[in-house]
Amino acid sequence: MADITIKDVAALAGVSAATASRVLSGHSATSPEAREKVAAAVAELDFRPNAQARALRSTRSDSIGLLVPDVRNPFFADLAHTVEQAALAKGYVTLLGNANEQKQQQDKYLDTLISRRVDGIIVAPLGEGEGSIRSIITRGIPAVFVDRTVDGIDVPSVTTDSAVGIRQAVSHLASLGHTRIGYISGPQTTSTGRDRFAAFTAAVAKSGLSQDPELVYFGDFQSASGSAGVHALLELDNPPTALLAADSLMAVGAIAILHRLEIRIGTDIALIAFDDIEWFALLNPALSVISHSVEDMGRVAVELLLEVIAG
Amino acid sequence: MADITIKDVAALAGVSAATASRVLSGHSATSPEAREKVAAAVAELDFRPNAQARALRSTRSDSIGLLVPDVRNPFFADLAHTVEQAALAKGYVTLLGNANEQKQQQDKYLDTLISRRVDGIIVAPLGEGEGSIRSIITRGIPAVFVDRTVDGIDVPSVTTDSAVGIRQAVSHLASLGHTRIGYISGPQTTSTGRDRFAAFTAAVAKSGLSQDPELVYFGDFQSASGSAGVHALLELDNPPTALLAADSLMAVGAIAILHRLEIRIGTDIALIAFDDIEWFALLNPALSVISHSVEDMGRVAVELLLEVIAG
DNA sequence: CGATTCCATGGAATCGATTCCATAGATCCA
DNA sequence: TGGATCTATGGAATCGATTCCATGGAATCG
Repeated sequence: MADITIKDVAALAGVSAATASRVLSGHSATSPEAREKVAAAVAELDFRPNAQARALRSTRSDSIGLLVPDVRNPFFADLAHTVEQAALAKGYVTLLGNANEQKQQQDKYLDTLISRRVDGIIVAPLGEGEGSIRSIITRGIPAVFVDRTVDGIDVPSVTTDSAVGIRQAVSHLASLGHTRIGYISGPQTTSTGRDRFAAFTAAVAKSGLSQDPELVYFGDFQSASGSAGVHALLELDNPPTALLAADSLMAVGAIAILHRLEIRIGTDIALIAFDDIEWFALLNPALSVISHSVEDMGRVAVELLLEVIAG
Repeated sequence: MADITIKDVAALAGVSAATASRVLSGHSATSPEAREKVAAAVAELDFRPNAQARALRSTRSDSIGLLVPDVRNPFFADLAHTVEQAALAKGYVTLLGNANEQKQQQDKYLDTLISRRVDGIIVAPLGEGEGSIRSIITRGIPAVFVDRTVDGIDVPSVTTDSAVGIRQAVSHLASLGHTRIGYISGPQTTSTGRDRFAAFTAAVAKSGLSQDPELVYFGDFQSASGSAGVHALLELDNPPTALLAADSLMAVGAIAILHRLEIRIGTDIALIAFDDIEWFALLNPALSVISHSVEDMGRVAVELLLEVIAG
C-alpha cells in the first residue's frame, strides 16, 4: 500500500532524490558521506526500488524471458534450471513462460514478455513462425532459439546435432542384429521432429536395415503418443524388434505400455530414447539414452543472448 | 529501439492518447467510431503497451510470482504447470522463480518479484522465515504458502495432509508382514520434512512396529541423499525389509542404488515413495506412490491468492 | 423551450526512478 | 592569484501509460 519511494529515502538521508539514485546505481561520483547516509536510510526503510519505474526510464530491465513448450517435460525443466543459473551469474533474472505446447499460449507469453520489456528472449519455438514469434524479430528484440528452430526466421540458435546420436543409436541396434527398428517420431511441425526423422531414415538406409514406412509412428513429443506408438508398432504383421523414441516423454509412455504388456525391455525388445533426463536411465538400466547435454545448451544460449543484447 | 507508444497509435487514429487508452482498457464509455479507429491503428502498428508504464500508474500488473525450491523436481514442475494454467484462466501471468534450494537465491527472487510489483506471490518457502520472506508480510504483499509452511509467519497456506498418506503406507507395509521399515526422511528444516517424520513415528508406534531410531535416515529431498539413505540403512546389522521415502527425488536415488546392487523392488525389498510424479509409478510397477494431487494444490493456491489480493 | 444530465473527448497531472543541465565549491596549473 | 577543470549535488525534464478534471455537444425531462 504505502510504498516507500526513493524520495522517502532521500528525505531520511537528507539528500536529493537525484543523489540517492546515484548512490543506489553506483553510477556517477558520490561522496562517501552521502553513500553512507543513503545506505543507512535504505536499510532502515527496507527500501526496494520500483523496477517498473527504473525500467521505464532506463530501458533496461536486467531480465530475460525464457519460453519453453512444456515445463513438465524434464528436458525443459533442466533447461530452465541451467538457463536461470547462467543468467543469474551474469546479473539477469529469468522470467519463465510455459507455452503448454499451444501456439496460442506461446503468443500470449511472448506478448507479455515483450510488454514487460525484457532485455532479451530465449525460446524453444512452436509452430512455423506465425504470430508473435515474427513480432520479436521485426521489433529487433534480442532473441535466441534453443533446441528448435523455425524455417525462414533468422535468429541465432542453439541446437544439438540430432543426426550423430540417431546414427549411433541405429548402428548400435544394427550391431546387435536388429533389422527392423520401430521409430516413434516427433511431430513434423517442429524442427527437431523433422531433423531426427531425417537422421533416422538416413541412418537406416546406410545400415541397410528395413525402410518399411510402417515402422514409423508419428507422435507429438508427449507421453500418451509414446504409448500409442508402441501399440501401433507391435500390432504390425511383422513387428520391430527394437524401438527408438524421439524424446524422453514418449519413451515414458512407451515404457509404461511395455510394462503393462509384460514385455521386458532389453530382453524381449530393445529401446533407446533420445533426450536426456538426468536420472532417466537410472530407473531402467536396460534403457539406453542419447544424451543431449542440457547444461551446455542452456549456458551457451544465455551467452549468445547476452552477446546479441550487447550488439 | 524506436518503440511504438500509445501516442503513435492515437496520432494514427486521430484521437488523443487519453481516448486511445480508454479504448484499450475498455474502461469508460467510448464511441464505436473511436474504438474502430484505435483498433485499426493498433493492428497496423503492431502496438504492445508498455507494461511497466501501465503498472507504474495503475499499481496493478496482472501478474503473480511463483517461487519454487527446485524446478527440476518433477513435483514442483507439475505445480508450476498447474499454477500457471489456473492463473492464466483468471487473467494473470505467472513469473516463475527457482530458488535452487538456496535461501540466498530465494531472497534474490523475492526481491525481484517485489521490485516488479507482482500482484501477489505463491511460494514454497525454504528456511525459517529469515530474510525477504519476512519483508513480504511486513509490506502486506498478498502471499500464499504452498506445500510448506514457516512457523511464526502467518500466511494462508495450501499443504497436503502428510499424516494420512504416511499412515496408510505404514499400515499397508505392516499388513504385508514388515516389522522393520526404513524411513528416508526429509530435512527437519522444512515443515514437510518435520510433518512427515512425525507422522511416520506416530504410525509406526501405532502399528506396533520397530521404533529403532537407526531405521531413520535424514536426507535433504534431493536424489543423492536417497542413495545415501539406502546405503546407510542396508548396512545396519539388522536392516529393514521395507523402505519409505519422504519425496520422489530421494526415491529416484534409492531406486538407482537398489538397481545397482541388484536388489529387486517389490521382491527383495518393498519401497513406497511420497509425492506424486505423474508418470513415476509407470516406470516401476512395483513401486507404490502416495499421491499428492498437485493439480488441486496449484489450483487452490491460485484461488486463495486471488482472494487475498481482492482483500 | 430552458435547464439538467449524460457521453465522448482532450489536456494535464501523475506514478517512481533516472539523467541532463546548471551551479557552487574545491582543486589545479600557469 | 585568476581562470579552467573537476566533483558533488539539486532541480527539472523524462520515460509511457492511466486517470482526474473540464468542456462542448447531444439527449432528456419538466
